[in-house]
Amino acid sequence: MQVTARAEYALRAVAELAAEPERPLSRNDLAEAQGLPGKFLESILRDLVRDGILTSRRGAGGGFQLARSPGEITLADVMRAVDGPLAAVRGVAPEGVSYPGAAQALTDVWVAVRAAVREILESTTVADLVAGRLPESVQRLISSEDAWHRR
Amino acid sequence: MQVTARAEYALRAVAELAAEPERPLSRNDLAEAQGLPGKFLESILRDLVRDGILTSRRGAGGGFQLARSPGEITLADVMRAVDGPLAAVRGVAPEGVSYPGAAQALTDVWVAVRAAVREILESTTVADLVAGRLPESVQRLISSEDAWHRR
DNA sequence: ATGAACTCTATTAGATCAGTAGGATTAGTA
DNA sequence: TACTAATCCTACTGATCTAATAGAGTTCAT
Repeated sequence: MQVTARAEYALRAVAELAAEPERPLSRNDLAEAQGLPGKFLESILRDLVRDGILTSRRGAGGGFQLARSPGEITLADVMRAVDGPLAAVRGVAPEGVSYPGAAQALTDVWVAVRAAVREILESTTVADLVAGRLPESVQRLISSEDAWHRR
Repeated sequence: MQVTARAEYALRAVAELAAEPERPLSRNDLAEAQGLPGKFLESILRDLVRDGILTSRRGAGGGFQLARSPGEITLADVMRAVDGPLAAVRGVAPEGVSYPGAAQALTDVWVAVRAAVREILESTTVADLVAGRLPESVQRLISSEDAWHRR
């Protein structure tokens, strides 16, 4: 259950774009604002354009902008654009795996894990992220003290 | 958010051991019962012994057994034994990352994701798994029809 | 003694991850 | 028209991880 650098960088760039909706921001603007490696970020931005999360304009004064309003882009949309499906078991979707004998119920566990992750990442929009006001159900998860403690 | 083969194989082996508590099962018994590669499983079993999830006995008639009762081993215990921490961002624990500017609240999102995953994997025991009776909170997550549908 | 079984070290082929290099193309501006 | 800013595209690299195998050593019951 590792979050990749691609996913993280994508979300940081998108947050920055949501905070500056007036003008396009260039790859370098974004890289500097968030301290990200420019060329690597570039390939991430292209994924986001391909998936219709961003629009781009070439040439002088060009750059990237959100294709929809920040309230209509979920964190799941962004992560799937750069990394593919949110959750998988050995590369296969949870409902696609099955087990013999004693381990049969394991499929249900994987489905539950994916559902839990979806609940967070599909209910939280980029607008929520930049406003720092996460949905009620997400707030509840982080309000417990030991959500912040390493196990 | 990929579940590795190690984690999956570990849980399948542990489930099998919980279903046959009387006698030790050998690496080959387990590999055959679940259709897993024997030598690879071996290194996974050693991780589980090292972390005190299993006990082992060498020699003829030896094999592996659960070190505690199945109701006292959570799925999280097993997964952490073979893969390390359940959730991380670029290899760092969620509470250890921080972001400038517009992306500040991203830390909260990662903490929420980890908390959600923990809630499932720490509340479900190996006994629940083999009985096919997952905790109430986990059942709720998979009862929705579209938890089973690819997005 | 024999053989069944775990323990341990090493190795490997392939994939993925994070990141870089460099040129081609597009577009605004002087 | 030239210049420059910017995206687009292809290719490549080094490091790490993943899944798996090989083979020798050790323990123990019979």
